[in-house]
Amino acid sequence: MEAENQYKKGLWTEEEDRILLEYIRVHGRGKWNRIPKVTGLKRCGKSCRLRWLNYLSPTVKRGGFSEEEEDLIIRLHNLLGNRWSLIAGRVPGRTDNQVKNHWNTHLRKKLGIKKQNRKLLGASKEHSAQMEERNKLCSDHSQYSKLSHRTDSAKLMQGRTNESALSAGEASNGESQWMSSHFAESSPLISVDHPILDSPGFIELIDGYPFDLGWQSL
DNA sequence: AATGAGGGCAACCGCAAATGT
DNA sequence: CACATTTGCGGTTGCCCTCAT
Repeated sequence: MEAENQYKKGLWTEEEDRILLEYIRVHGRGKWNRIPKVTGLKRCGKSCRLRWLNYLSPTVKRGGFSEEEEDLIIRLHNLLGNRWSLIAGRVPGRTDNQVKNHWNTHLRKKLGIKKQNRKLLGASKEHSAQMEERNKLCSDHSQYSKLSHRTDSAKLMQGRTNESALSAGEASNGESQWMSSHFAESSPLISVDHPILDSPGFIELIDGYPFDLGWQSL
């Protein structure tokens, strides 16, 4: 195992960005741990991945959040809780880190929400009721019984291995497809015409949920 | 002008799941 | 199947900037 301290930490320089971009241009993304070996970049693979996903990727939208984006995040957070990756997947051009930061620094303040520790959140009546309802809906899915304390229903919905397909708005197989079809059956689909959400798959899933998202009021 | 507080955001950390060997 | 490695997630930290004093 190589010593951790061989890697640099802190903010990235333009030169480091250039090296990383060049590597990705030639080799594509993935195999992040190869990057320091191949390029000589003094950054661990994990750091390279993060830099690409949160900053260098051309799909990342810079600048402030629009009101529509904020509204969407608030509604998705109301439904999904702190599933930042899942929320970000439905806000085009925004990363989970951006969404998380924006929530913590702006939206929470805007909504007058105080920081709540996880024990309190877990104990809240509202949260318990939501989780109970979600668990009930998911209980007949074989994968669901395998979930650990960390791999809750939201993460299952995400279908980790199909994540990129989902965020690209494509149909995916496995768990998330099962969830989509299941909820589509259990609840009539509502046609949604939203300026930001342009892929219907997950909206249908959301509409299948027994939660009031209030899309119509948008 | 100096400096301390607070906000915003990029990046790190620890953990767990997925994948590879 | 067991173990190692890689990938991905959410929480947290710490740096930098702005603004008030």
